[in-house]
Amino acid sequence: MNIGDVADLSGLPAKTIRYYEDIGLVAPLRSSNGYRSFRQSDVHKLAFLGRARALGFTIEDCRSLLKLYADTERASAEVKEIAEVHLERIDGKIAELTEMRATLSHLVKACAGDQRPDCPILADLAMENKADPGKKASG
Amino acid sequence: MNIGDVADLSGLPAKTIRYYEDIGLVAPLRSSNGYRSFRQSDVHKLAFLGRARALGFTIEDCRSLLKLYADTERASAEVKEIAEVHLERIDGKIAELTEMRATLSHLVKACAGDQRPDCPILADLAMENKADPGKKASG
DNA sequence: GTTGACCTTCCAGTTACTGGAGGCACCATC
DNA sequence: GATGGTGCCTCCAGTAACTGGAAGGTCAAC
Repeated sequence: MNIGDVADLSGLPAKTIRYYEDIGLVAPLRSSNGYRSFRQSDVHKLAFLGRARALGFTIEDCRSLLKLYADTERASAEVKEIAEVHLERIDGKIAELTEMRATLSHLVKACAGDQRPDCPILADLAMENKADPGKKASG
Repeated sequence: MNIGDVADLSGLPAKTIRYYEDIGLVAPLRSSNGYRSFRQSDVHKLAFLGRARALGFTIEDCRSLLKLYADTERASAEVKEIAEVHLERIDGKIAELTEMRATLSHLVKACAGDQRPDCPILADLAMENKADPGKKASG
């Protein structure tokens, strides 16, 4: 199979598939004309990668997961460990974003959003209410 | 003030401050010895940047926000627009992460995490339950 | 034999920094 | 005036995971 077909099947852009070959995640064969020639197993791998990436796993996670997948002697504990670390990463990000969201939505609500220059958003960013912008807030 | 003092005051690493000068967000003076010489207004600007970045605004957002902040004729609507777009970006990310989290935590719970090779996480990524890995799921 | 789709490689750009090398500047001390 | 330590300078490279584009080869159809 050529890269275009594999792109259609796996849902990954051809560019991405080439990149994955570059970094050693897949190793398709080559036809005599120089075209990459993908086997079913390559397509399977790429689909696996697509789903792992969709779950937010890093490329290095994906590399480890592929290795574990290939190893029928693996302990599921190793897979679970990777997933748990990733889950915590996600939780961290969600927490961070949720905090940002809270502050930001508060500010957006407070802003009139009209033609006047007065703006609580800018005021907050500039800490205009703060007398001494160099010390930590006391509250 | 030298860059080290400003770094302490603003909470930004010196490296980041230099980078911000590079991309034109601040323009400190120079002393005769070539050192950057920061005024109070520069420090204020950098603290502004630090807070905007902490809220997740992109550098380009920050550039716009600084410009609006400097413009006393601004309409708060412009500021609000930037903030609202950013808020939607955040909501999008939270939604995405929340979905990932749901799937992932489901899989993690299903995985024994012991010495045996059987692993629902890998099974899911490989879509082993799927007879035809090339079509969309029917359910 | 030429069009057009598809494939190739290679290089550069994206975001927002961060690390490090190599080298002055400054201050204190001997 | 030499030395040591810290701080500052510039410039280059690397990060994560692609993505876009240029320049050019291949293939099937007409």
